[in-house]
Amino acid sequence: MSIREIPDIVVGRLPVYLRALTRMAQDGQLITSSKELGERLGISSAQIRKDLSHFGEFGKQGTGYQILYLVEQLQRILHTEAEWQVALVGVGDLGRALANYNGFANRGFRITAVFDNDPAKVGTTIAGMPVLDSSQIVDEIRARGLRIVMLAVPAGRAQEIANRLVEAGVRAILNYAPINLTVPKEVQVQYIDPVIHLQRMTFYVT
Amino acid sequence: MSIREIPDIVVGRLPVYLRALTRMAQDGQLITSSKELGERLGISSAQIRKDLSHFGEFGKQGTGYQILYLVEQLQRILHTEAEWQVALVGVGDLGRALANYNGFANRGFRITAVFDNDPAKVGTTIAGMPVLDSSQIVDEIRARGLRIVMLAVPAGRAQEIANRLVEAGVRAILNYAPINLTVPKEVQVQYIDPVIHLQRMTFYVT
DNA sequence: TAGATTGTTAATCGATTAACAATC
DNA sequence: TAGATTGTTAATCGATTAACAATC
Repeated sequence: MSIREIPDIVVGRLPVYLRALTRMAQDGQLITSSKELGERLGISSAQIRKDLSHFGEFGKQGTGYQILYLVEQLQRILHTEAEWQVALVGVGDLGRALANYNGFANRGFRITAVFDNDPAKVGTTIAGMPVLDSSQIVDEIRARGLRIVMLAVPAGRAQEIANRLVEAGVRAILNYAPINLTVPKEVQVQYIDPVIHLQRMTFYVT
Repeated sequence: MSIREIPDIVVGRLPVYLRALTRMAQDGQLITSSKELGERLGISSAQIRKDLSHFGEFGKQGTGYQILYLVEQLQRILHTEAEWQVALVGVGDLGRALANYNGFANRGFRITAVFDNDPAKVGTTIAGMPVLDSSQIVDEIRARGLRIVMLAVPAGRAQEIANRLVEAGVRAILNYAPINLTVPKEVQVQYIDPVIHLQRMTFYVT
């Protein structure tokens, strides 16, 4: 297999596979098959095998996949064997919840810097970290070499801050503000907006 | 246009169009084109016109789309003209942030019931609502006729609660627990897991 | 061996896009 | 009228699936 372009849609499924496999491992399961994993995820077994085949051969005919081995391989493929340090901008209710969320650590991420522009919050401590002033975003992110940021500020401020994150060399932004960001194409953006998901569902609910 | 099946992927883009159009309207803009909207969203103009064509004709040649009219139509299509009452299960940090989030109201949703199984939380007030005991989920949701639930409980409890939500007649679950739920096919499920999005991005970040 | 399951090929299916007549 | 943009068709592109040889 040569240096082939991996479809985005395939990349998008890998973390879902990883999450399900990790859970199986936690439950003490050692081996699974594309059939079993597919049934659990509502995906065809052929699709799982095809997706994995973009990256190598990880299974054994007649047997299936060693879960721990496949987990390792997916972590390597997704670049999450080592822990990423992540900055958080915006310490409202949501930002606070993210800072305190303990589900990041064992999946490859750790929030190590938090920013807010509210003078009443700057200098206080959240999840053991001092809240830094948003004016220091560029300097601090550069100094710490951070590449990934979670953005939990109001919609009206998101684009302006995104611009500064790009300036600081950030490569990936997880945007919780309900607004589309414009960034250079080498910067990854993912969106989390619960209303989008709710509206997707209400289409089908009468 | 007859009773044709609308592709899921099309339905998934409509809320994104709606969000962008709503923002344009807030900015005082009256008219837009598929070209302008597409550029803002990073989508081709042809795709936007094709998507909308599943539901009717909303534009005018040479001119484009009346933003307010298109917003109304999308709200109608997505079934969000009237406000949906939503239940929230799980009042940890995240649940609390959701209960206090003021971005739901003007987009068609309102949390009107909150549940938790922690005796220390039951009976307290969150965002003006009493925290109800999780043991009452089925009865309360049935009594109030709720159809949509946000699930913000630990992964280990999510499937069990989902089962009870299904029993209570819930039709749509927005699941924040990092685990795949198994539900009957007539029940909609959407997932929000920040780590999935982060891992999708780190694939591209070296 | 018999049964199970992989990785891969080719066929099918579905989504996106280019192009353009219609028309504002 | 000239320019712009829609809605739609047909072509292209890409993703999913069925099927099966290989083999554990």
